[in-house]
Amino acid sequence: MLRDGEVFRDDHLPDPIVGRNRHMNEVTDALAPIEDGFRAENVFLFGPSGVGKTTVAKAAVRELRREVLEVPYAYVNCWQDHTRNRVLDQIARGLVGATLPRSSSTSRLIDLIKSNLHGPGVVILDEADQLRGTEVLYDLHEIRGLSWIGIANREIDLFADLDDRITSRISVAYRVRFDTYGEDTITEILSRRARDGLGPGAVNDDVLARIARLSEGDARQAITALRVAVRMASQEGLAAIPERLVEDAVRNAEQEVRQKTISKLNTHQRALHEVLVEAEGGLIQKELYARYEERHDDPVTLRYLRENHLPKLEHYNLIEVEWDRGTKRYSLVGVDHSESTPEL
DNA sequence: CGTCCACGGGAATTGATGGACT
DNA sequence: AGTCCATCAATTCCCGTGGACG
Repeated sequence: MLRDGEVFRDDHLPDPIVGRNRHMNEVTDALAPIEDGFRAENVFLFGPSGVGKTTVAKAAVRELRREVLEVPYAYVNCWQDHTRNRVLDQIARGLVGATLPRSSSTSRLIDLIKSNLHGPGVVILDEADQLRGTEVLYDLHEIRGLSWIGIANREIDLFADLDDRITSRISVAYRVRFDTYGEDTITEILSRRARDGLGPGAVNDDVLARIARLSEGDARQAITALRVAVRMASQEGLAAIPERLVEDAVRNAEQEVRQKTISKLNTHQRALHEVLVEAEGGLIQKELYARYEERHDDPVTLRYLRENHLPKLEHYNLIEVEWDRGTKRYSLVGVDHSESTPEL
């Protein structure tokens, strides 16, 4: 049944992309000056997860490189590389193909990029709301020819803590909002993936529409669910996905994504997660910290937890936070305490 | 009010790394 | 080879602010 598994990977970049024509046009417009050898306009993309922001950004750069060969570009995920130095390091590697020793000073990196970039270049700053400081945006502005595509969940002010006189010199010409996909668009996306990656007749439209409905506008979840459904059907020796498997597939896909996330947590985040697994109904911050501190043999301070690990768990959609008259309550996401799951 | 909980600015410390100087 | 200094990231420490509540 499965012909090409690559189609279902997270990093698969479809060609062409589905259901985001307007967004694509905005981004390609912003990049258009590069075709004449000029610096592009900066773009800012925002919207919830799983709605194609990263895909559009990457696809727009791909389009550009079809027009203008070898435009240098770099992709930076600011969740992993959120300091000024790391961002510039990534850019130096991606943009000018620099092979660097383990660490280089910030000014050295800037010089390196400047002296190796001749003409326009593009940087994708994914998860840009995770940048520690925004100083790096100023650095990028200082590099002739360089422009960026910023991506974030919410429409944030990237320049909030920059000087006004600096801000006035940096512009974001395009702000593109991504709304949640409709069911029909998700169905269309799934249909393309099925066509490209599965044997003929492996799924029918009803199955795809059903997956789309249960995935609540999140394309990533939907695609994962389809992949899980394929696997489940294959294990039963079937050549097509029966409709009865869909609900379980969607549920398993959620579980699979969650499990994968948990496996990537560090010891502090894991300790927090474990504490919350055991705590029914959630905990207030102070309690949570007290129990974390007991469980971990080298605990970090509450301050650090609050600034780093807790927001991260929240971003991974593992925990949720709720204000309750001056105190915060942390609890696990997607765990239904009201219902005990029977074995098998 | 006083207390509890939580937020967050800002300075300080620690530790790794790498380059310059001797 | 040995010492010293700069840079940077990670983490902690100190402390003032503010809301909710009794």
